[in-house]
Amino acid sequence: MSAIRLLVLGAVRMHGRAHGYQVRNDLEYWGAHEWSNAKPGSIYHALKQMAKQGLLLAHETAPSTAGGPPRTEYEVTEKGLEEYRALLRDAIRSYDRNMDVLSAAVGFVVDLPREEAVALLKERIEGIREWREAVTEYYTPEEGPESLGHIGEIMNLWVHSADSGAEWTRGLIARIEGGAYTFAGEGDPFVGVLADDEENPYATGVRDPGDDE
Amino acid sequence: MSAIRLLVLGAVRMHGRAHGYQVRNDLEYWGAHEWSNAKPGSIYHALKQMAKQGLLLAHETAPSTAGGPPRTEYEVTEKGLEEYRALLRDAIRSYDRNMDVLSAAVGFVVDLPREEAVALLKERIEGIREWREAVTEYYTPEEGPESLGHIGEIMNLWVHSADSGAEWTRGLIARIEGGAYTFAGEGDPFVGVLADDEENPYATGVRDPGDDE
DNA sequence: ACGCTTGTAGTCAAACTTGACTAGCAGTGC
DNA sequence: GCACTGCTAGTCAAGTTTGACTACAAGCGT
Repeated sequence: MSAIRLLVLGAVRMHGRAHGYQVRNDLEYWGAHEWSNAKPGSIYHALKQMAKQGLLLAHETAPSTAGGPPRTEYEVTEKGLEEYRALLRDAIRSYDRNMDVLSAAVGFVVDLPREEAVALLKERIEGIREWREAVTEYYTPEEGPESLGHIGEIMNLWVHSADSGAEWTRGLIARIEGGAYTFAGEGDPFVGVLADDEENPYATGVRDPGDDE
Repeated sequence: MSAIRLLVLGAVRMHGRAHGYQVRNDLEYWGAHEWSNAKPGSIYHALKQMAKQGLLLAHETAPSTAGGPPRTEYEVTEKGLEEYRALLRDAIRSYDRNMDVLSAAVGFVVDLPREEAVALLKERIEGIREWREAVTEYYTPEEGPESLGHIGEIMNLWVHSADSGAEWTRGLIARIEGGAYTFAGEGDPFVGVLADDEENPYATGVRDPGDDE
């Protein structure tokens, strides 16, 4: 699964109530366009789809305050909240070799209690270990690794990246166990969305216009 | 872009002429289902689409020799060959943080001359370096990295994985420069597809039937 | 006063992906 | 001899993603 649902649910939830354009702006603020398929079309589609599935509640509101077509505001329902937590846990726990889901989950990890976050990350490491073992065993032919020729490089790539993923995960666990960040139930949560009138300090993915390149 | 077109073009090309099921089998033989979205539906879709676009030539052949519906055989056209090479070069050269494309390209890299492969891989490293620089500069706020909170971990993840990707690439370059593998114009190419009657030694992703688990 | 660009908010068709399904033939057990 | 399973080969509907497009208002320059 892609990360889009998790991202959108998380963004709407942080606002309490948000319209598509706000979500779009948050995702851009988070840099999500750099590491996930968070394009306008996908975002609006996800909002509509999840509204249809009862994960979000849609409020058709008046024509927008500042030009453009009328906008719809969304709110996360109880069911949506459950889905959000399920997606979040799953994204952290399971190694699926697509980092967009993990990236999104890292952005929301502080919504979980600290111990649970650590436990899920440890599950992740175990998953990576199992995957690595299965793959290396499976693609190690009897006639020695040379018989695979350059094809062995593909496995090499994946194993390399799995190892690197495990290492990063261990680092994160260490930082969390060392007391970094503020998790659920530990006081003022980190505010990660832009207020209604706030401007995005990180512009539009490109630097200032009129720049070189 | 996904890796499917490159994979399918490459598979058909290796056979000279192949029907969908053969391609499907090759991709499975290569383990592509483990690291890409190579599902039957996608494969058949890609074949049809590329035939429509003139990259493949479709031959409607007689009902299959061994049961099942009639099958269509495909051949890579001149245009398809160009597209194949373009996709291949692009996949090796550009760092797009989705490893399926790179994995596929690694499987076909020996279709290029050795020097070109090395040159493209060096371009890749340079691309990673640039990307890394842009990202670290872009997401380093003036108030110090702490102001990002746990969000900084996302960047950390990506930088970690970019570094690991660069390291793997350097390793591959070294092996290639050291004379490993057989590249274009260096003699008998590595045969990476299953012959018509050959069985896949790597079964169906699961071990022998009747096995435990 | 006029056109031009920028920002807001979202739609849409076309392409792609997914997972379940169809349908014929071959062997196997009983 | 016939029900069952597995293999061959592929289709299909539903869902998702993409990239280009629309439409409106406000500001800006000349």
